[in-house]
Amino acid sequence: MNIIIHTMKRKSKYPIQYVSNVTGLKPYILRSWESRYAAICPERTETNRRLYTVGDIRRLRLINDAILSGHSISQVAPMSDDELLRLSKYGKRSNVSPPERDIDNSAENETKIVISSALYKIRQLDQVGLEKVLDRAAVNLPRSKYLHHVVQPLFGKIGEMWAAGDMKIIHERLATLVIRSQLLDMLKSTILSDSAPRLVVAAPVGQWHETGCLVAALTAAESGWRPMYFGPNLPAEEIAAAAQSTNSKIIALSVGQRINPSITLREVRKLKKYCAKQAKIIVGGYGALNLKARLEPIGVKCITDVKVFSKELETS
Amino acid sequence: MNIIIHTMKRKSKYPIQYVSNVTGLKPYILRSWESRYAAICPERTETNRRLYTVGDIRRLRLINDAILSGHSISQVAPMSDDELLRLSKYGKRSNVSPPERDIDNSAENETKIVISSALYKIRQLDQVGLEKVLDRAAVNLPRSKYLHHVVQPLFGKIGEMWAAGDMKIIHERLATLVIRSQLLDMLKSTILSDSAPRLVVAAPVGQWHETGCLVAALTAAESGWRPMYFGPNLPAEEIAAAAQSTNSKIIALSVGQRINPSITLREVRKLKKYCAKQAKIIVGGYGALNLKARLEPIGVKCITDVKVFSKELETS
DNA sequence: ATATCTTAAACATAAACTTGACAATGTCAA
DNA sequence: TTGACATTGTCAAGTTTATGTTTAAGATAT
Repeated sequence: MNIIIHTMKRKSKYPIQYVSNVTGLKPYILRSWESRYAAICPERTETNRRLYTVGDIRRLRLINDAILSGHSISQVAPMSDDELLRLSKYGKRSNVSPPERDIDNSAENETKIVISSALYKIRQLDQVGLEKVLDRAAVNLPRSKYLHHVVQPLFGKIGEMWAAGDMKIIHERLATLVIRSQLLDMLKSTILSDSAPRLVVAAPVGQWHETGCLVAALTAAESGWRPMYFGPNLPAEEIAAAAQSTNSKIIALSVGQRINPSITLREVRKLKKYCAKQAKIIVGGYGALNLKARLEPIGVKCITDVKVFSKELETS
Repeated sequence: MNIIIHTMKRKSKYPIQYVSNVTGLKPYILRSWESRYAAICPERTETNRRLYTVGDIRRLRLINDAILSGHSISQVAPMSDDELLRLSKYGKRSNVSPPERDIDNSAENETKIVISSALYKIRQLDQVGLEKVLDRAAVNLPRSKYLHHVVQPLFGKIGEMWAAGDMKIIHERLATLVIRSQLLDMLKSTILSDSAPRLVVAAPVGQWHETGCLVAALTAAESGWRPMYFGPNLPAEEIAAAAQSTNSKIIALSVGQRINPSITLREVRKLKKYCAKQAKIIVGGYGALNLKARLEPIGVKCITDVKVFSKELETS
């Protein structure tokens, strides 16, 4: 019985607001692009509401990438998906200022509310409630905003409260569980062209915190790379082997604030030795700051700002 | 005391208030969704009161999940349970699932095929491929069969191969990542009534492997308990605190084969001291065998067989 | 007796839709 | 250089739709 019913049709359609949130394109832009350039032709309900498919969303992402890399909408709109894909693959664009289509709405407030209600749920050990809060936030906010203005600050707060004795390990654990699962799902569902260049994402021995790794992997995915995610606490030999057998050109290591610098240094040096030429090593996270002076001389990039990380990936 | 109504068919039907409580959807929402979108059609009593089945509740949860992830009620309301399930990918497959009989014959063979192709994908470090293989198995096999005839043996094999030097840590890591994410999703989407008795699932300090914990949690969920999952490597104080603040009557500890018996013993004894009367402690997994002689005298159950674990839960 | 259910209708608000216009910028021709 | 025109993001007005919430009046349950 080899009948695979794997060809189930994705029938899900999304309203304009959702599409706006996940693509970062404002609703009127979506409408303009449709009416002026026929860049996308979403279906309609009987009552004339737009309904976008995941395919539409994927195409919008491609179009946005093309625009971000200097092409004009009128030029790009009539292109097929394949052509767009080729554009984003090769046209990795040089350096003319990235227009930064930013969604800097009044979300400043929104993130604070999310964080505080998440903290409340955590304190209650209410896993389901926490999931709801965070899922909603992840849907309503642009991805990068969610990662860097909700997830990261949230763990910052948890760390502070833990240090102050206001929280126990189980609270941190609960939060980690929920967010890890959410971010992994995000990563899984991120669409990536098969030809995207690969990078290994991991954390060295002694570094147990997984959230940083996941944020790095998602950031890389946003920049058009295909992350090979292996998680925290991996010996240098293993990371090197992973990079080699997945043919990755970059190794991104995540290091947090609470680390043993000497062990971490040793591991990174070993890693550098193992894959001298094949792969470039980038160390990121709070802990990267302390290591910078020791690692940059041996040719290991240390990055503390996410935007720098993105830029680094986009120009590699 | 008639919150739950039993008919002679022994099938439970629930009034609107109860359903509202367990789903978090207000009664007028339930009525609106019924009258406007025909999203659910509960039975009625002779006097016209709504009576929801567990199936209705399960569907409401699925609908709610779909809405939370960006779909509109009008879009998801007409979908079949299966389609909704697709949207959330996993679901407890007990109710209307295909009969298991013809699976049983070929299952012996099926699981072997799954395991060997999973091992192949793992060796290739093909994460996506592995996910496909395992997702398919998880959907096609009854849950308990999947857990105990695929997941457990798979990790057994990986352990053997690792010991023989045929695999590296990254391979084990990749498998853990994929399966952990899958099992967590299963756990998240398992329907549990709020009134189900709770148990804490964790592993003590020194015990890092998470798969065993997750299998225990899913097994408990199948037996009608509501697992409070906290993962591996937790100090006794934390586990006790978790049990207390979640008001759990049972603590299930998962211990694998590679442990430090003295540390584990110390931790379990501590735990026993912390929650002498409030909660019953059950130690399970491969490691339980070695500890049995030392732990049973102080009133800690040690269980190596999953079926015994299920039975224990069902009679508690 | 009181709390909770039922239906049906109404209410309210946030989003969505279309159309048309404006403004900033860039391009081209005289 | 200047004026006409094209491109493209943005907004406003006026209307419609979607959906959560309330109300009114009766029926049922405890």
